Amino acid sequence: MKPTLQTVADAVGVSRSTVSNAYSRPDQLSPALREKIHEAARRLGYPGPDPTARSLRRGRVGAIGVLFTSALSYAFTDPYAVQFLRGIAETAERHGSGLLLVPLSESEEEAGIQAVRNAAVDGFCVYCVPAWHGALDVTRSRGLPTVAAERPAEVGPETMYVGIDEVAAARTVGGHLARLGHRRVAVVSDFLVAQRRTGPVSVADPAEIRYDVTRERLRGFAEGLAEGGVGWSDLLLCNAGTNSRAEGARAAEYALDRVDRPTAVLAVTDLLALGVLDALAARGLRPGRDVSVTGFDDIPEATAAGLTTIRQPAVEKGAIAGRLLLEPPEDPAARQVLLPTDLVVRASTGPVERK
Amino acid sequence: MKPTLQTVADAVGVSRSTVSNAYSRPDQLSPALREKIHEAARRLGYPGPDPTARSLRRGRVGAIGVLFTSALSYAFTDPYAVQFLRGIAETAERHGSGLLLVPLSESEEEAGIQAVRNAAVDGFCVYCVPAWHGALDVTRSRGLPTVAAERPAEVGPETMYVGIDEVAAARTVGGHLARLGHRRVAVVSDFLVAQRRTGPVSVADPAEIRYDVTRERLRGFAEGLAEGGVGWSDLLLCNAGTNSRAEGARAAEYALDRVDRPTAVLAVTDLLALGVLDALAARGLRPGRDVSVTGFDDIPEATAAGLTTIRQPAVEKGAIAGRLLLEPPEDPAARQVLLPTDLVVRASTGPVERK
DNA sequence: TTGAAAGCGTTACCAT
DNA sequence: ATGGTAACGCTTTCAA
Repeated sequence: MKPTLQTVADAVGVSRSTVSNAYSRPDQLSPALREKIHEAARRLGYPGPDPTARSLRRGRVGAIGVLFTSALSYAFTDPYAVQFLRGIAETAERHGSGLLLVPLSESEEEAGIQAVRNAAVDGFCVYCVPAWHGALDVTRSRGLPTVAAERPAEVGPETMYVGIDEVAAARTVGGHLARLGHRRVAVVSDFLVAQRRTGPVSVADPAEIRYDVTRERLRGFAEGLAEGGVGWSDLLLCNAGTNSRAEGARAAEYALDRVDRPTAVLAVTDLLALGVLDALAARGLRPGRDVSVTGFDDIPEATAAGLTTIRQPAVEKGAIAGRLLLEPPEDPAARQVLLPTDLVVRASTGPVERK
Repeated sequence: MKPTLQTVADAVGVSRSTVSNAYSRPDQLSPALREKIHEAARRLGYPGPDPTARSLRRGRVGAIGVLFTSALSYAFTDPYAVQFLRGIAETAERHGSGLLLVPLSESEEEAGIQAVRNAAVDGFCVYCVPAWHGALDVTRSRGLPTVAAERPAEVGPETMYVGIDEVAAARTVGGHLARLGHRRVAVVSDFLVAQRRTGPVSVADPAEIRYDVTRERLRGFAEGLAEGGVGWSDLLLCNAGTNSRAEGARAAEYALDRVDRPTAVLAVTDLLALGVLDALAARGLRPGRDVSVTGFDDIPEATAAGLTTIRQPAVEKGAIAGRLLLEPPEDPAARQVLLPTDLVVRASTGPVERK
């Protein structure tokens, strides 16, 4: 029989409350008694209050749930995701909280939803989960504090998020390329269409794109490029099945192998952009000379690759998400955080070569 | 007031048990009633049984805890760790269990220990936590099934672990280099000394190394190299502050910039070895010709880098760890698993150039 | 400083 | 097929 609070209380000859206090509010009893209790606990092999029972009573668990799409396997392949997670882990660590990973596989949506239902956590962080995912209904109905890792399309006064101004950031990319003279432009992005296939797609209007971040970034690209007279319908859209380097390369092929090859390829993430650079290399094309390439996020690898990109503070973003959950600010306005971004120009972009 | 089982029961006019059954044992009641209950739950905004209360009652939480050293920040940057995590996640997922990451910060040990105390889990997986960490006392006293991700120094009949024969594997690396004629040899490793600093260190005897895995691997390196007459004291030891590519490069500098530059550098992980290769590249040295380099783990990146290394089945290791926790074998012997390893020889090692 | 009593929201068991 | 009752192990008033 496993020892409980009661066991210890009986052994010492005090009440449960006193033993409980010995653990949770040491200042509430005499040092002598406290020591006596701890000694008895050691002797009896009592490991301290049961976490589950304590959580039930206190109404606090000491863990936060992180929701992300895709298998865990892929979750960590994106350095940006890793950095974000690291930020949130650091905050959790300071609070003595754990991180409950909740993968939402696409193939088994119901399993993911169940996982969210059963998650014993004090709050949720929603990382890159499309707005239409059923799991979000559950997080809502559970009524726990929830923070999104990007600005949601619909923001109520209660909504917590930490994000960036996607449109504005993307606009600087578009503008940069427009000023360099680029007029034939391709975009490599995941989530352009509902299906997870890699290849060229046509989208009549950015508003049709369901996934928030993708939509906003593409909007921004278009707005910036408009400076050079490039319209939405001029863009060559290449969908990537997943946000991965390999699919970035595959998607880019459709643009690079055309006779009227684009002079610039805008990727919606750095990971995809690295793939685009791979595709360039495979064709002997020089980034920034033959074809300009841009990314988004500024992951560590971007520096070595000389990738022009948008820098956003990923670790800090995670840290803030954690803080929003663990130390919610009084002021509602402070619960909606927009982080600054910078356009980092490196060698992967350059002026269009005059013929 | 948040709705509970009772709320729903009252609304429908049935007992709590029935509502509970509607969720946990749907076959125990008529489809009609079940639907009626679910409908009422939806209407009242009842999110389903409270996970904490359910855990308390059932005596099972549905989550396993993974203990990480402060490296959590770094944990995700090591592809080997990611693969291991993936393996354990796959098993957990099959069992409908979650993965609770418990970060153990080095700076705030007490916070980590608290986190372990409070972790609502059914078992622990201890990943790369040094044997002297206080959190391990807690896992022990909690009496939950615990599996180590490597063979611990002290193994009782109860101890569960899944590891490899570190010494034997490392010995094959040492022997390989010895036979290639290498006599001036450096080792790049983390945890050689207690402090987290990067640079050359001296360690009188491998037994002094406190961190198990490091100690065993170095022992193996030395045993293998002894074939060529290289003794422990001949080794040039370079400590890396963290297990990361960057620190691997920094640590290697101390070896590569010497006048009597070593002809071989043995790294204790692939991540460090990639760093060593970076340092070589920065100096225009050719791996396998000017300097031989070896790693350990065989992460995916090792292939492209042409790194000679020890392959160990990382995903499988994680999967087995998960299985040990979630479906403990009857036979105690089966709870201690040693996985096979292979020496994978690639281009980063070669014979010493004759002068 | 210590103790008694009242739950926290479930589920398991045994009746009906 | 459904309901009543008793835990699960703890914390938290409140009173002594």
